[in-house]
Parts: sequence; structure tokens; C-alpha cells
Amino acid sequence: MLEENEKQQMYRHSMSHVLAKAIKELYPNVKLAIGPAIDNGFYYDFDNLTISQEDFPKIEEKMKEIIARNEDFTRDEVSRETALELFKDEPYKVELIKDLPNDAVISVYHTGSDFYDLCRGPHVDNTKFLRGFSFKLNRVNGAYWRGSEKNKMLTRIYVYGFLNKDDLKECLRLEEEAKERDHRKLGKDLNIFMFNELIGKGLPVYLPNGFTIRKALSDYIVDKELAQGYQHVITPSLGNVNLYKTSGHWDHYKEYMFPAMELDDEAYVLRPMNCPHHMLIYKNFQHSYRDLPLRIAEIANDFRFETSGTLCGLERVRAFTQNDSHIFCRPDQIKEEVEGVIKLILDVYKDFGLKNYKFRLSLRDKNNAEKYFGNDGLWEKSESALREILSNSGAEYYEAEGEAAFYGPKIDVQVKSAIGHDITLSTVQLDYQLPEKFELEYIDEHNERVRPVVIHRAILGSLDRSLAFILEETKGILPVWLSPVQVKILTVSEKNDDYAKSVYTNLKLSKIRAELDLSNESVGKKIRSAVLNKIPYILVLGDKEMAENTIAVRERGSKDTTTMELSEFKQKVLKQIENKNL
RNA sequence: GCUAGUGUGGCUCAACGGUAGAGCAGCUGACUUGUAAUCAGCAGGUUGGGGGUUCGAUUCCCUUCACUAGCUCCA
Repeated sequence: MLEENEKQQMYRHSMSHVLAKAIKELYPNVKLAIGPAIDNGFYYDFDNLTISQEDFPKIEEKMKEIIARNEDFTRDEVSRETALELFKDEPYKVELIKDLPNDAVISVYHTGSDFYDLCRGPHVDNTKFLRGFSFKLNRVNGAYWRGSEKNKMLTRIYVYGFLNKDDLKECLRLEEEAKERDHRKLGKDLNIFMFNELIGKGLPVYLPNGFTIRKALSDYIVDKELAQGYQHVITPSLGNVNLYKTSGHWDHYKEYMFPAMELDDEAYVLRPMNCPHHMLIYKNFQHSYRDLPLRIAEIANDFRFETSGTLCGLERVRAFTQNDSHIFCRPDQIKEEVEGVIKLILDVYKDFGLKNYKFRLSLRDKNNAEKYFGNDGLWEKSESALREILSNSGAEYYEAEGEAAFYGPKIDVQVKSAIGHDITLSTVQLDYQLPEKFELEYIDEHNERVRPVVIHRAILGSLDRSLAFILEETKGILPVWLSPVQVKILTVSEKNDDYAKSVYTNLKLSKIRAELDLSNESVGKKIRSAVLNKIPYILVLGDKEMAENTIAVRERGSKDTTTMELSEFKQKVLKQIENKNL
């Protein structure tokens, strides 16, 4: 299996040379950068190339032509001097060669007699072996040379490529499917949220359906937190600039904050996070070691000036709502508290039926230590504390350097969005810095003043992003308790209107979200409309139901109807809502 | 932010240098309907905004805004 994968990667890499050769033949003035194999194919970066989708067929044809030429891939090992001479017209290759360590073996692969590329290999022996390889040019994008925004932006051509034709088909099918469950499409189709450029980019507007879901989500999580001993607060969405100067955010991250509003001799900012406010709530009281942990929580609106290129539906916005909390505790309580948070995360994910997530231990980048507050010893202590907790939790996790917050390491829960973005849904962060900056303290058992530790955590990280992810995971088929409309009541003819209204009123009194459709349309049409809106239950009421005082229930996903008493149906739905059944 | 692409009524799309068109949704009327689209009619757009080229621009050019993809970023 692994061998098969290695073989596929080798073929992909060989194909990237074919792509580069094809581009060179079609556009002789391009400069070559790099072209590795990736997950679903390969790419190649070029400089001095401007093409669009319309050029793809031409390029694909040229690639096929090269493959048909049965050209040999041959490997040469050359000296540094020879290599530099060989690539003297390829500035990016020259840079790569110069960066190779002194003892590196420099190898050059030739494809036919007229194309060669600096490459470690290995490759197929001849292009004829690539004949059965299935590929399709995917897209053309910009990409910085060596991944740094300080460098020139090159033109990257992405290509899907598989040894097996069916794998390519499957890949394309999955891409189509991903478009269908993209939360931006679902949000529009199901009238959940909208954007308007006059309101501003990255500023989501929740429509009535969106409000209903958001309210259900925040009620849900607040109830969970209350049960776990959290205490909720409400704090303002802005604060004095000095608040953020005190916390250190101002120096560190002000470019991601909306600029200060200056008036008279004061300046205010829309807050990007809630930590400073919560620190001051803690500080408002004297604390004994006996009072800790103190868990301050808030459903809080925050504002971050995310760079425009990163905004994406509800996944990444500039105004969002956090399901935030700060746990103030003694050092000896860290373990128990972090474990409690992880348990809560697992519990919540189970309620939502989320399975495709990964824990990530986010560490600092040791080579960039100046980006982070605090000394090495403290960092190492915190990092290993979190590592130990994660290991003990039994949850699978991976470690990632450079992903820590500037004030401490984190445990993040990562998921993949429909279109393949790796996003953080939940986070737990260990922080010794803010207590220091705000001079927080409690009185310990020896009557000494001691600094508490702060655990930052968010479960449904931002409600916006969580909603986006839930929409994508469910393909918009939301569980009953989250469905904006839970029951659609429709009539067969006008004669049934009064009966329908009485059923409607009855359901509403039980707090079931019902909607009436008394329009003069055919039953089929009304059903179709309800089905397209992914409504869990459709009640069809005609003369028969009226005479028997029953209802005909059509459940989502089924074409059959079941006739039952209204009371029985209500019980069923209420139970389903109560249990948060999926 | 960067590179490229896209931008036509609420939605999905058409036209393309010569007075902007369809389906769905909406509204009105007829029909009173039994499980994914009843019929007819009406209304709705200075083709994202601004500027230019042209006798004439939705179509070409510039600029700006928004969106999309990727890169960078993500406290």
C-alpha cells in the first residue's frame, strides 16, 4: 500500500517535469521554480507566465504530446560549478543550488534532449510509462517564491493526477460534492445568512433562520457550561486602548484590530478578544485559594481586521461571536481544569455527531522565541503539561510548532472544511502572562499573595465558524433541535385551512417551530418546497385527516407518510429536541 | 495584503459593440388540488460603482468595490 503510494508520488513528480517542459515549449520565456507532488496530484511554479483556464486544453495537449514522444528521463550528477553554469538562465534554480549544503549531491534530470531540471528524483525511466497516468489541470494561482510574502509572486499550476483513472474521477466527484455542501451555498439556499458589500466585507448578517440556529447553539453551550460550573458575564464589545496596552495585545497585534477611535483625549478599539475584560472581572474581587477555579464565560462579540484574502463565508469573518471562557485557577488545578475542558469538547462534539477532527498541540516556534512572551523555562513547563494531559486523555493528537498563542501553548481542535481548509474549532490555552500583566492574585493557604494561572478556552470557538462547519458536516440537514423550521404544515385544499391552523397553534404552544403553508399550490409543489428547505417534518392535512382528527407525517429523507395522532407526533418531536437527536 | 479570475433582476443562467432575455422565486387571477414543480397574466435590471474609447458599450480600455481560487496571515 505504502509502495503504491510512493509509486504514485514518483509518477506525479515525473508529470510535474512534463508540465514544466510543456510550459517551456509553449512559453519559452518562463523561468522555472519548483514542482513537487502533492496529495491529489502535483503543481509547478513558474515566473513570467500569465495564463488562464482557457489555456489549459492547449497545455494538456502539449503534455500528452511529450508523453507520446517516449522520452527518457536520465539522471546526471554534476558539480556545483557545472550546475550553476547549466542553470545560469534560471535564477530560481541558481538560488536553490547556492542554498544546497556543501556536501550535497547535485543531480539533474533530463527529459528528452532539450529539457532538464534540478531534481533529487527519482523518476520514471521514460515518459511512455506516464501514458496511463490520469491527469487534469486544476487551476492556476499565485504563490510566493519559497512561501514568503517578501518574495516575488509566481504562477502556480495545480494539476490533479492519479495512477488510476477511477481515483481521478472520484477526486473530481468529491470536489463537486464539496461545492454542494459548502456552507456559503447552503447559507444562501436555506436563507441562513447574507453579506452585503454596503454593510462591509466579512460582516455576516444572520437572517431569521440564522438567528434561530444561532440562538439554539448559544443556549445549548451556555446550558452545558452552567452545568459545569461556569459563570457567565456580559462585557462591552469595545474597550479603551489602554486596556490592550496593558494586556500586550496592542503592541503585538494591533494590525489585526480595527483602528482606534480617538475622541477628546481617549481612544477606544473594537475588541478582538475578551481576555482583558475578564481579567478585570477577576481583579474586581479578592480571591482565596479556596475560591478557585473561577470560570468566567461569555457569548461575546469580537472584531478582528482579518486580511481581506482570508475572509471566507462564516468560516472567517471580521465580526464574530465567541463562545469564550477564562478559567482562573491555581497551578495545581491546571491538569484537572484542562482535562475538564477536553471532556467538555468531546462531549459537545459527540452531541453534534462530529467525528472528523484532530487534536493539535500547538507549540511555539523555538527559532522565533522573541515573538512570544515569557521565559523558556515557563514555556517548556507549560508545553509539557499540555502534552501530558493530551497523552493521558487518550485522544489522538499531533504537535505543531509555531502555532502557539504569543502568551502560551494551546491545544486546538482542527477540522477540515468542505473546500479543504484546515480550521480551528475549539481551543484550550495555557497562560501565565496575562495574570502577570494585570497583576492578578489570590491568597494562598499561607496567607501569601500568589498569581493564578489562566486557561483560555472556546468550545464552539466562534459560533459563526461552528455554524459553518455544522452546516457542511450535515449538508444542511440540521438535526431537529437546530432546524429553523421543524415542522411544515400544508393543506390539500382550502377546506382544511382551519384544521391546519389549529394544528399549527397546538405545535406553537409546545414551542415547536412550525410553519403553515396555506398557499393555493398543489400538494406536490408545497411538498417540494418544504423538501428543498430540508425541513424535518411535513404534515399533510386533508379531508381524511380532518375527519379522523389525525395528521399525515412525512419525515425528512422518506417518501412515505405515517398517519398518527397529533399528541403522539408532538411527543416524538419534543423528545427528539430534548435529546438533541441527530 | 499579493497573484489570477469573476461580477447581468431575489436565485440560477443567456446574449455580446447596435435599443438586455429565459427559468425559478414574487405579485394578480383562475383552478380546490392527496405527497418533489396546475394554468394564465403582471411586475422586476440605467448589466457592481466611477471614468474613458466609440456615432453607439452590458460587450473594448482604465480605475474602484465585492466575490472566488490559491499564496501569506490567523492573538
